[in-house]
Amino acid sequence: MDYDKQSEILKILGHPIRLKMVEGLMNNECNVNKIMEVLNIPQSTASQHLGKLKSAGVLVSRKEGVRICYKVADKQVRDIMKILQG
Amino acid sequence: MDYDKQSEILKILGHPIRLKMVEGLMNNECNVNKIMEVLNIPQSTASQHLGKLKSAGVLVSRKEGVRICYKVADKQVRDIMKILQG
DNA sequence: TCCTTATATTCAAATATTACGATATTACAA
DNA sequence: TTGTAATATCGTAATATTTGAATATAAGGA
Repeated sequence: MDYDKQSEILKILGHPIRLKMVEGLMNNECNVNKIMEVLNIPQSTASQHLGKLKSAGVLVSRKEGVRICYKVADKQVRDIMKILQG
Repeated sequence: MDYDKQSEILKILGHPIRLKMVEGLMNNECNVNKIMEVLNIPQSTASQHLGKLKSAGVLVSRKEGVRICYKVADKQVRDIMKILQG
């Protein structure tokens, strides 16, 4: 196991806002504005958390005009989320 | 899902030393001295990481004379580890 | 008792993370 | 163009985490 890499992913998931984001993006694609509204957090906060998740490879993004749509990319993360959901 | 609780567990697992500890304690019970030797880290560092894992409910400990033996307690954590191991 | 071993706790410095306002960038529409 | 909406990035203060030496505690043996 690559401990540095795997622990990095767990650490990134280990924040309540990011965990909510990832759960919400498991089945739906969603743009930043919607995400910040749903989670009721400032735009820069939303953007930064999404940025971290993307850097870690958890999410991927797609441009759609002005909007940026995020969704879960990582199979392993998907499996972990299923476990957390019970 | 309890986001605070679940993200807390992921955060605790999200450290390379702690991830190594948990993996090593999946199948074997082990005392602190052995753990610090195997991981080649100072005693206080080992003890603190083990303390965090125990506080989070990831590990349980058992007294055996002077020794304290740790092992993985949490079923969910066990499942997550299996995913990480591929 | 005194010594030794095993473990936990305390403390402080170094480092990392988080939050969010302010500012920059980008795309599109008027 | 100019304006506006969507997103990213910057700056930075507040907070949290990590590390390891020093110290405390606890158990067993001589």
